[in-house]
Amino acid sequence: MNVYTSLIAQSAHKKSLTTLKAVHTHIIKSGFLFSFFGHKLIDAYIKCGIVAEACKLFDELPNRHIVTWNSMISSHVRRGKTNEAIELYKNMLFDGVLPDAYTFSAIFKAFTELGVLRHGQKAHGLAVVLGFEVSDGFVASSIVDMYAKFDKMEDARLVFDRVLDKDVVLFTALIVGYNQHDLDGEALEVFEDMVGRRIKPNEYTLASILVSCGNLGDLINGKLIHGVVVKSGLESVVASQTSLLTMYSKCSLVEDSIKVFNQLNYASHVTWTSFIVGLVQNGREEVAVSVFREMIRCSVIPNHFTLSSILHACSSLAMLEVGEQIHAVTMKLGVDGNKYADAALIHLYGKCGNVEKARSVFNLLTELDVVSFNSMIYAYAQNGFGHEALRLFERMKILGLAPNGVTFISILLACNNAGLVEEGCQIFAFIRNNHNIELTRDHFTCMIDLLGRARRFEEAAMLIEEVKNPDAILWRTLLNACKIHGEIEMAEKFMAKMLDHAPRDGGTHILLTNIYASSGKWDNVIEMKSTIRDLKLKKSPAMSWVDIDREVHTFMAGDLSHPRAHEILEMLHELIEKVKTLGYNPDTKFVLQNLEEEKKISSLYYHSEKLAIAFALWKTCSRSTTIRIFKNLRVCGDCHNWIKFVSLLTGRDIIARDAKRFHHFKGGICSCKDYW
DNA sequence: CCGCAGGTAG
Repeated sequence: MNVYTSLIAQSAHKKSLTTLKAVHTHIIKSGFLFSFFGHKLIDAYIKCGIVAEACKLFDELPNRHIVTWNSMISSHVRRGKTNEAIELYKNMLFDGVLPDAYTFSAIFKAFTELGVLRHGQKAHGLAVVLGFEVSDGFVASSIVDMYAKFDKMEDARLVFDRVLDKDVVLFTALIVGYNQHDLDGEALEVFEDMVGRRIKPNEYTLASILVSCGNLGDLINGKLIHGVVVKSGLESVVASQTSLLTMYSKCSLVEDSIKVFNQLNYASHVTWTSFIVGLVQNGREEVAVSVFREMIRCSVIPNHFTLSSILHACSSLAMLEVGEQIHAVTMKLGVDGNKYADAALIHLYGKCGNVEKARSVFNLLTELDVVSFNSMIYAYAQNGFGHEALRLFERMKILGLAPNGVTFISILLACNNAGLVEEGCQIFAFIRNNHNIELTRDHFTCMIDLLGRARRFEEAAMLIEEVKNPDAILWRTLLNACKIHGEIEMAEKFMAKMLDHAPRDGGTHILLTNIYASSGKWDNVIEMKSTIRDLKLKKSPAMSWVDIDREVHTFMAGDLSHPRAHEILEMLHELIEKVKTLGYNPDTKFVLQNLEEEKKISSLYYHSEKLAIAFALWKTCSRSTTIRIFKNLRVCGDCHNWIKFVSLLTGRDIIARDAKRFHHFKGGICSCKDYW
């Protein structure tokens, strides 16, 4: 008999199915009591991964011991056969066998995965009655985990508090729960409590708490815990490393996260992804793209997390071609259909001015939710397709999808960018009367822009008064409207108020300078410039770029350092002379320096957007494709006019994305209808 | 037998 026992144990240990089967057959032939070896055989079959055979034996077993029930239940849970596990649990209760700590920890996991809170609560009740809740760390941890996953953090906390002898896992379960519900402060408190009780955190605890530090931007604790990771010898654990990366990048210490990444000897796909996400969130998109390429070279397969993040990097830099390649990768890997990836694709095409492609991604969506609608409405909005945005909004309502605050930001932006003033006012009135939507500063900013467009300055100013914490952008929006309509006195009227609110805002000062410059008040310009100097405010230099054949060419005003500067200038002069015959007149009111007229004209000619377009036309003169250029600031009035003429002259469509919106130039007309 | 690390629309 002992020979059988040890042979079964051996085959289970070595996972040798052949031995196991041989022993099994031998036992049956010898006529030994099956009930004696039954549970050992079941355990062995489970360990060898042959659950079907284990099930068969289990059904034949006459008196089933709790241990065997548990082996069966937990093997089902491990293999994701949650329903079978619960079925067994029910049969077990029906047979009059009382669950023990092992049963409970397995079954709570099953209820959690199946999303049946009620059953979980019932089992919890039984665990309380049987005294497992407060006395067994395993049971308590799985109950805490269950409540956390059902978003019942208060219940999780109650269970946690009742446990007499709290261990690492119990603490960790609660910390993880808080972390995943954005209750990072609570997570840190519990962590400190744990450390105070001299319970040593392990790799799971540290991985989670580091992310909480990152979310809180708590670098002091983050670094402290980094030290704990090192001291605990957990530095080489992948999850610790990943969390360290995340913590540093969420605290904006992107250099430190790069350092951590470079010291890794192994990176999982999650580590790669976290690193990429951190780079994108810290504005290091180019680096993110090259890290992504490196990841592919290392044969690590990206998933929807990775792809949506890298697509956002492409959007920010308007790298349309790279984005299209990643779109192809997304389809190849079957990640299209994931809502994050699809939203990122719509965002990409929207941000690159390719509304048709954004729409085609949108049309292929199988599950339409508020985010996908918002993404598409925003893509329309920023490209000036106001009516399309409103139509989509209607469709959303027909489908019974409730719009949220972001929907209305996009809708107001759509009205604004398409000059649909009345529609915008109506929508705004609707939002005010709809108490489900929280009005934010962004809604007001859109609205002020919209009213400014219609020269309704007083109304706009009154709206600002309603905002609790008006920011500089709000005032700048109003001032910009004054600037566009040439209302210098109006602008001066608002100026004092604005500087009260934002005395040190660089953008505001620069806008004021520009307003003075455009009306020729050079004394005021000089005054403003010295204020800007005194306040040590920096103006970001105007820059335009264009992506041709996957290569980005950047231009600054008057900057002739491009290797093809000669060809560019030739092209530029030719374009200027030709469009002059069509009616283009350089408008020096857009030159914001006090120069002689002739110098003003030549300074206009070398604006960065003109250089970028001349280059693009020279480089692609044999094609008829759309030209896409990008500018970090707003496009200048003279350039805007010039580009309209160039689109008429060359018959090429030109799309310009500036800091605020898109301009689609076609046949001498711009989609912004000359308001931006 | 419990617990861990990535991403949304502005």
